[in-house]
Amino acid sequence: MMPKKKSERVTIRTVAEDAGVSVAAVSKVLRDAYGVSEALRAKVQASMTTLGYRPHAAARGMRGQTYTLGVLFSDIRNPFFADIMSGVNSALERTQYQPLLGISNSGPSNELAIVNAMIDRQMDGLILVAPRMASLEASLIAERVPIVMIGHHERAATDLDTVNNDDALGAGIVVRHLAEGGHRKIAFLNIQLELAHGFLVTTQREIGYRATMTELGLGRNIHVLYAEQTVRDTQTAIKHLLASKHRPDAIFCWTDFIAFQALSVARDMGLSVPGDVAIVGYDNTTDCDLAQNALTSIDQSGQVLGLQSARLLIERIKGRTQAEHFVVTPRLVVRGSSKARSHKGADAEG
Amino acid sequence: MMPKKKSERVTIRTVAEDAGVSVAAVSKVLRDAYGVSEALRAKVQASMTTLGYRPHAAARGMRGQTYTLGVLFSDIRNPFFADIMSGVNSALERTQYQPLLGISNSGPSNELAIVNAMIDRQMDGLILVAPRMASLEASLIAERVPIVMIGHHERAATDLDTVNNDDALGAGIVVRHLAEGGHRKIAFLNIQLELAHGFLVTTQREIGYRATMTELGLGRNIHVLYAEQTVRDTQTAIKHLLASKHRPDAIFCWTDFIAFQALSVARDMGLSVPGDVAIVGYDNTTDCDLAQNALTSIDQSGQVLGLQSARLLIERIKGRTQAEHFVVTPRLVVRGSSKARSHKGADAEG
DNA sequence: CTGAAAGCGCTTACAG
DNA sequence: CTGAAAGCGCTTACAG
Repeated sequence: MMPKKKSERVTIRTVAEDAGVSVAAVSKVLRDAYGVSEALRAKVQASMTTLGYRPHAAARGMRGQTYTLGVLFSDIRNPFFADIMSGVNSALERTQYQPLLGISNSGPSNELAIVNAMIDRQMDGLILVAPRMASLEASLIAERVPIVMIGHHERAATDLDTVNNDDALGAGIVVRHLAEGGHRKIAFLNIQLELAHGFLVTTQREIGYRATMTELGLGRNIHVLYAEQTVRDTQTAIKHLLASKHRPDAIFCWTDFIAFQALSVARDMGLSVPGDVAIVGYDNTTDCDLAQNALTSIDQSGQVLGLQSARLLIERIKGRTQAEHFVVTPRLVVRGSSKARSHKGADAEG
Repeated sequence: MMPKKKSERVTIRTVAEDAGVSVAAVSKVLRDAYGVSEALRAKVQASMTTLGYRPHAAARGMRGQTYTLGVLFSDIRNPFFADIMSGVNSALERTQYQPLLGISNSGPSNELAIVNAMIDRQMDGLILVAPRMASLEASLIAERVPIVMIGHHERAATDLDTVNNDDALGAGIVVRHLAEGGHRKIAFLNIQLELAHGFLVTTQREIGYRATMTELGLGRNIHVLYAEQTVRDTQTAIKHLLASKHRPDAIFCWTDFIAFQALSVARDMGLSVPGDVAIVGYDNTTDCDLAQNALTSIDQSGQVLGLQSARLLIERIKGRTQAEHFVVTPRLVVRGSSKARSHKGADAEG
């Protein structure tokens, strides 16, 4: 019947008493702050271990850091995010920082709500993977908390860091690969956005697609379709495209997730891939390797992106004020879904 | 050049001054506590809105709740978890609670580290989806913080709540379905675990599989394979199985994620599904619908599980001490991967 | 129904 | 190098 929670908690004060030092000294050891002798540090650490001391994050958050980093994902279904998370985790492995995820399945307004919730919880910094977020909004958030954005090409931003692969280049690589395989009528399937700004990954991919098509003399075959990020909308768009008189030779989907839908629709319609239509995705998620998908895709090294963003964020938290913009070079991974169409040659038409 | 952060923050005190009431009164409005007049509440809320007040979660956490719920996922790649999360989100939509995810890709020891990090951050309660966690460990955690476990059949637990589908029943339904389709040599592909306890989902599925096989007179065909949760291990196990002299008619995989690998291996080996071998999964994740998968699976209503666990958790936080164990009835969704083998009849052998 | 005051467990200047 | 004291923004008894 002893009173629960009554002086049960081991605090910094308990540790201080046990070690025979001041509360301030314990705090310094806890924070790895300068100005503590090795002897004192050792004593304190011994006491912490003996007593099983755990720092109270809320209390730390009142004055200093919470050692918590927020990660915002706009979508948890896309397996690409798992790669990013794995990179974040490994970057933080031996640090005091704990990453915690917020998931916003229901669009931009929800994204802001989660960001606010993270700021309310005094998180030290945020990694935002929110491809639909407006540029202005990102700046406003950056005024309140250090942030790193993945999938936002804010090259000129000074108040926040960005981590990306070169999406325009990646899209160009895809188009070139398909053209070399004899494909001419290459369509691009993009996501429907309210505001299509140049800094968005999807827009960058579209820019790369258009530029390379033109460059290869395939300008007249440029065909961009937009669909909402729902299964129904996506499948409908693909169905229309594949049923039309001017069916494309190849469909380049802005992300694997959509490309898997395209494979499904093509199969349902009795079309062979890549015989009737080649299909290429983006992200090189693990499912691309499955034989039933065998999806050609662009590897943008999600793990590297995650790792790098966590590192940059911690640098920011520790005081860096200069912005950094990290860009990874994308890499094509060819699989069955885009094998060469024919041997008629790979020279451009017109 | 005004001093940043200097009295800039709008606190409960600012609001109190603006509204002309006491700090305690504002706190009560914030917490929806009893004993405040409508007039006072209105005044305070008006001030909050005007000043753009946001509660400081760390400060709240010092004395009361943080309104933060932790969700632990052992794996972010399995799309089933997205269903759970979607349920959790909708349950918390109109509440003050914010769910934050921790991801432990690297096994049980990491799971505990994340749970500790969540407790350190004074989260009000946790939802654990950690199929490999030991029973004792769960109890120890439950002593420190309210928890709900998904995927743990701790029917007798009094200190924590559980939310599950009836895994043994689900597995039985699969076996029955395959047997009715003329399959006799039905193998079960399970995950490799250090401790296979009866409360784990995977064990429950195996129990259901064995019992139903026996019941249908197929006891001599019982064949259980174990593989680690990695692509390489899984594929190797499946390859061995499909290449053996006594190749099964059907493989029942403990989760869709593994079943997709099985489809891939079968295809690579030139086997037709379901002609040469039928394949069935568990979870009915969205990818089952893709034509290239067309995977028969068991729907255990991930969204309902998530919704229910969030509700139960909040009840616990609000004071319920009686344990609740919620069980959903699983439902078979038949697709192409398990079409009937032949018309030789569906009667049992021997 | 309303408010003044103590205190949650830390960190941060500031003295010594 | 070490420590005493103030204070972060709330909640919680306790009085009125």
